[in-house]
Amino acid sequence: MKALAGGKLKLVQAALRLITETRSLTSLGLRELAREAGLNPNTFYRHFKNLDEFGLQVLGYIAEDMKAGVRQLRQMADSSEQASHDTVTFVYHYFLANPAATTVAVRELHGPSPLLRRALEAQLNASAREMAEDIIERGLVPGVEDLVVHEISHMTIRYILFRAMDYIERPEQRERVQQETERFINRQFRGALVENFSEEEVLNVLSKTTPSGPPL
Amino acid sequence: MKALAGGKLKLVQAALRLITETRSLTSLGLRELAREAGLNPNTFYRHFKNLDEFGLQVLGYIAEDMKAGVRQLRQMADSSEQASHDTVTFVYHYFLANPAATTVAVRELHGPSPLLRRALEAQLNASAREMAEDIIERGLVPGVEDLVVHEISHMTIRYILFRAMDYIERPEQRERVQQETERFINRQFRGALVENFSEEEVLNVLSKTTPSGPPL
DNA sequence: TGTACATCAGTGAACGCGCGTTCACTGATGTAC
DNA sequence: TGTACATCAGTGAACGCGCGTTCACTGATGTAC
Repeated sequence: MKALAGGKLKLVQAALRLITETRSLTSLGLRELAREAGLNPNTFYRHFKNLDEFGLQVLGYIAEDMKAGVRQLRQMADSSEQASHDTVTFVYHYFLANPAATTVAVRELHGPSPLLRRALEAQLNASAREMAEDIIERGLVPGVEDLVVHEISHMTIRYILFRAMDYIERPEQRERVQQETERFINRQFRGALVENFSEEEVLNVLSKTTPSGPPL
Repeated sequence: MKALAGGKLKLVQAALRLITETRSLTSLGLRELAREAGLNPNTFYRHFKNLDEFGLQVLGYIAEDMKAGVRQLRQMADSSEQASHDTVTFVYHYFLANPAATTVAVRELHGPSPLLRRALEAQLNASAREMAEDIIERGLVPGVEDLVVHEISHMTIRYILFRAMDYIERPEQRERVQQETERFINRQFRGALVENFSEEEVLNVLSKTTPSGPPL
């Protein structure tokens, strides 16, 4: 994808500036965008056929950025617990640094435009796949099938995205959101580890040993 | 809360009719609502101060309905797996029967109006609390602390709500969505059950016995 | 039971405004020969 | 190197439209005495 430039770039950046806590991508108007970008309303038509096409461009712009961010996430970690902690920390910091992009993603994933919904979904699925492949390659969760790793990654990506809004908007809850997210991930993988055993088996077997870590 | 009647009711019901796959509560206009309700635009002001107040009424109307639906969910189930299956089945069928209400909830939970966001969040928290208390009372997950049950319920309610959109919009994926949801819930509780043990402990102990159920 | 008055839901016309869109135009940059 | 032409980003004025909101009004229902 070639980089945006000129008026096109100005309009996309204007959109990100206008999207705050109370605005969504689909709610932005053509004249409003042009005003914010310092351009004549008609200039919009020089670059985009309509507002839906514009929305896709904004999504693409954000996706580029996110991919660049995630790429620097190839970090060391020797246990899955350590990896989930590091990853969650990193991801939330990224979201905090890019609130407009985050808000767009959360809003439009269930927003009114089917076009944008599908596009976002595809991007999230790609991220989930990448995450799953990384987990599998690094052998972070032995004993869990690949297919299950993919399924959990899919759920986790969405979970994190939703919580990101809380994380951004409520500074006093950031630590709590982060810890809940880590527990969420760990429980998913732990649960998958033992899901082929019946409920009684797990209880019986585990009652014979003693927990090593501190409770919750 | 006393029931709505007359023009007030007509307007609220018009909103639910107008909210489809591509519309959200916050995107509805005053004149549009009046038109759909068969009323003069000004009549709106006889009942509501502004569109935000109207939104709250719609939310209240939906909440009443949902509560009634959930109350009939006091069902029999002798294992947590059975309970989660029955509950998930019931809940998705409810959402399918009330697509407008579901869409409103999903859209506005991360929508542009902070007022509606907060109201919806409170309602979801109440539902999560109810679900958790039910699980605890019926002793469905022995070995998991009450606080953890509450936390998982909270996550589950949100997870189900998001998936409900897929469930409604994509008939061919309904079975899959339902199964994934069940696995989600079971993994959370299973994971919570063993989260006080280290990763190695779980693996070591479980490798000494054999799974009883079929794999995934 | 009747009368006077207040309240309430609803009406119709009119307002100013911002919107998306179209038109004809300009000036700069790129390209062919 | 110069010239002619095409392409492209951007402009300014004008359009019709639907919007939220206000005003003065109507007719039905409720209430006090």
